[in-house]
Amino acid sequence: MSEKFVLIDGHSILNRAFYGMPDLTNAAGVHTGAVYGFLNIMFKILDEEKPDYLTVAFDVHAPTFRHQVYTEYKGTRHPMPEELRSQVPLIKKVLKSMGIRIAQQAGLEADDILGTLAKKAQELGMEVSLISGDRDLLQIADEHIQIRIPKTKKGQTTIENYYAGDVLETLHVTPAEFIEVKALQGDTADNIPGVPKVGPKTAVDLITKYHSVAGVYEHLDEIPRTALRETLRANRDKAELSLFLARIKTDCDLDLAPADSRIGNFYTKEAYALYTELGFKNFLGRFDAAAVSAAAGAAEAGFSFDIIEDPAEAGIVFRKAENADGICLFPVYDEPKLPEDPVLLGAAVAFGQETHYLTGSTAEVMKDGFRTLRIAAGGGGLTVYVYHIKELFPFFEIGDEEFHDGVRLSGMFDTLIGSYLVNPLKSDYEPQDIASEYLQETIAAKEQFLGKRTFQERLSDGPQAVKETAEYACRTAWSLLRAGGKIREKLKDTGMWKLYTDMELPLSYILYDMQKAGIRVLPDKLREYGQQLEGRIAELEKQIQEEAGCEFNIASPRQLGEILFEKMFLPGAKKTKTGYSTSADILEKLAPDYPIVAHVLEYRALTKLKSTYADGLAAYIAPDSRIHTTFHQTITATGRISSTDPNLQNIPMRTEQGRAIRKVFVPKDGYVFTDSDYSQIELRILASMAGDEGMIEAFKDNKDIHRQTAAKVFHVPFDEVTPLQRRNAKAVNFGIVYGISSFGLSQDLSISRAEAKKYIDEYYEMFPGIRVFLEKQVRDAKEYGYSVTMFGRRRPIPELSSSNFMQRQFGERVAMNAPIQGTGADIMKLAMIRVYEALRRNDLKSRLILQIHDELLIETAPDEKEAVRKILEDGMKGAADLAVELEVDCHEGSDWYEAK
DNA sequence: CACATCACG
DNA sequence: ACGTACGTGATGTGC
Repeated sequence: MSEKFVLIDGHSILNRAFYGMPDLTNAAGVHTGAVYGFLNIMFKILDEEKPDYLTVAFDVHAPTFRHQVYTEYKGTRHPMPEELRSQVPLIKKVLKSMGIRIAQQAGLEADDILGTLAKKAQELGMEVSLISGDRDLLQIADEHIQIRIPKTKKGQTTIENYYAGDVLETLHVTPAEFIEVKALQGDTADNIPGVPKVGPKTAVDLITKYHSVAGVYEHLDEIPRTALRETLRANRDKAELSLFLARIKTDCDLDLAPADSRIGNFYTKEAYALYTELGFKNFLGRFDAAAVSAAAGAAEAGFSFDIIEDPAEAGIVFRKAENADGICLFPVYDEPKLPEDPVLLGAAVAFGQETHYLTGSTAEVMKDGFRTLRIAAGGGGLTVYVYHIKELFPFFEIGDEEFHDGVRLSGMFDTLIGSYLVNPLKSDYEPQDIASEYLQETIAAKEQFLGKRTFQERLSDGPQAVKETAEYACRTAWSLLRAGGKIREKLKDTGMWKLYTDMELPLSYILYDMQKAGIRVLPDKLREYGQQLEGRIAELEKQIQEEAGCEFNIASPRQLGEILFEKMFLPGAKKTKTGYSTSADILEKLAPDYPIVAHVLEYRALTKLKSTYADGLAAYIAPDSRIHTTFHQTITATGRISSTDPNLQNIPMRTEQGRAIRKVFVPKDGYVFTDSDYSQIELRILASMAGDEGMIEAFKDNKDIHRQTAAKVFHVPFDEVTPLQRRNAKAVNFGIVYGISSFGLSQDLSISRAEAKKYIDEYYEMFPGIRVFLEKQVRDAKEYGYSVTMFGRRRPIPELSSSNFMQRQFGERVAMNAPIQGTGADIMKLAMIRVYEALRRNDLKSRLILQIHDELLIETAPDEKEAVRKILEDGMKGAADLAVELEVDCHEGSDWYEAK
């Protein structure tokens, strides 16, 4: 089989990538979007073609105009934007780090280099693929030279491929004739004059007939159109010059031969370090462990570690560590079946300049040591740095009695929670991300080190594997120790230290406890619920197919859209990127008039319940008949917690049929549920933070707040508010909390924008303090770059300084919403701590088991109902002292349905 | 793996 | 002229 050569037109692909990608920057603010897009395209090609040779060609000088132009920008004279210019050296650096041959030569254009290399490679019997964004290269196409033009549309890259035959088919001329066409029509972007008045159509017609510029002039007299004939005659010199300019050279004297471009190992340690620095996490998976640890080795020369297998020696390490200022413990463990029993396979211990790896054989000493250190840290003077403390509690073996006696985990510093508080917008806070951000160092990612295996499997490979694991863990511990110190300082500098010590850290243990407790589910009842849905779904399916007159997949929005809007010609078709929108708000408008649409809506509702809840939840029932969700403390931008595997914060509530599923969530035998939720907490926070007298007054009456709002906004007595008025006022209240826009409100209420604006204006008229407050939130966020909650939690809002109007607009809404939603989250977290500690302090058997943003669910022992109710009410109401009292609704029940 | 959709607060 | 409500997570489709 012949060898394969891939040639890339560097500037042209970089251009494509730049305009096809969002303007990405790395942590240091370096623009990286074009480089990222380039690599994306390159890897796609490489994965597909698996070539033996690869070269990327560039022009030597700042690119000539022809290379700056993206098709859509043709004819415009924009200079190359600085954000793109700066990425030219960057992509070259990246390519070099991967050992990829760069071809550039004084006096030659990239096109000519590409043309020459392509021909030479072909002469050597290779198959050539030439990657360019520029159609000019099509003239090179032939049976063994394929021109590939990537297009980035909607973030997806598709590639158009042209062999000689494809050029003929698409453009109706051969590759050689393509040059002739171009010579006649010219190309202003490339400074090819062409023949005046000859456009693409005429040029193609002429060349199809006469095959070349020379042929055209030979048969000039045969041309019927006088004007055309004359302009050709008058511009023969231009045509011939254009022919010269349009032809890509294939016979240049090159510094490099195809053989110089043989591909080696792309995934070097230099490349790994560079990718990490640029923040290209998606590509890191391509690197093997060798490159990673080599890169890590390069990052820190002064690092050393040893391996301790003897328990007695391990004990010595812990005694020594106790006297340090800071120590990092980094246990090695695999994901456990149940949250409470991970196996401790080993641990790295770092302090001062020392790093030790203690093997699993010292497990007992390790657990003792952890405990000793934790208690020493609680006494002050010592900080114990860890990563993801919620997963580590089993190793610290914190006794229940210790916790309610006031162990607040003082002196423990979780670098995960800390880095989240510093910047809650990041998608990842892995140790390698933390090392990169706070130390500018590269360390191996866990997946890099492990691949798809577990630590247990890896360690069983033998002494070498133990050594590698030790190095991985020790490097991580050592980075986290130093980064941890910086994060800690940062929290103090930004006024978030108390938020960490008094809110997030104690909460982490509560979340652990809630996960461990889980919630009981009745499997038979859940199955029954699913079966009942199944029956109705089958009926609906049959009925819908009948009404449509054909069989199709109702769950496919694409097929459904075509049936409804193309086959049945229903009105109100709205296009999305991929087809017709079939979302509920569109279908709801049609449902009254078209039975099929009503049936589709019901089908959707039921299949959702079936797949996500009936079947979905069943898969999570553990052997103890309970579902143990995972709570996440470092996900949301606003400070809320989230829940996954499964998500127990979105169990149906709004429809009766959905709500019924809550009947399968039950307390353990003999117990009951106590459910307590804040009433209108976000509006109360808004009223309080804004200090708006009118709204504070409205809450003091403790009457239906939406109705009160309606009375004020529509100037009617409280008792005469119509249901519609209340609904509208409610929507405005929500809108205000979300960072209102007249458009959003008009959508929600299906009214005109003008009308929506009237509501908003009237609202601000009645509650002037709200407007002043929201405006100040936006102003301050613009000035500082972040918004702040009542408890000092920050949310950066980079969108506020965007040059994009839409982005900025979004930033303003966020600036209005984040302090409110975030303060709500803060208050609930404090409430959880108060409630949890009260339960423990009173030695109650009742347990907190779920939090749903403004709601807490407790599994209550039968003789503790009164106490629990009081603890919930006091704990939640007293969590914050606002200008408006916090109200909670508290209910008991024998299942979640009943308790809510 | 992106998208559309929909469940919750 | 643009095209939007805030914050999440899970599922099925279709490339």
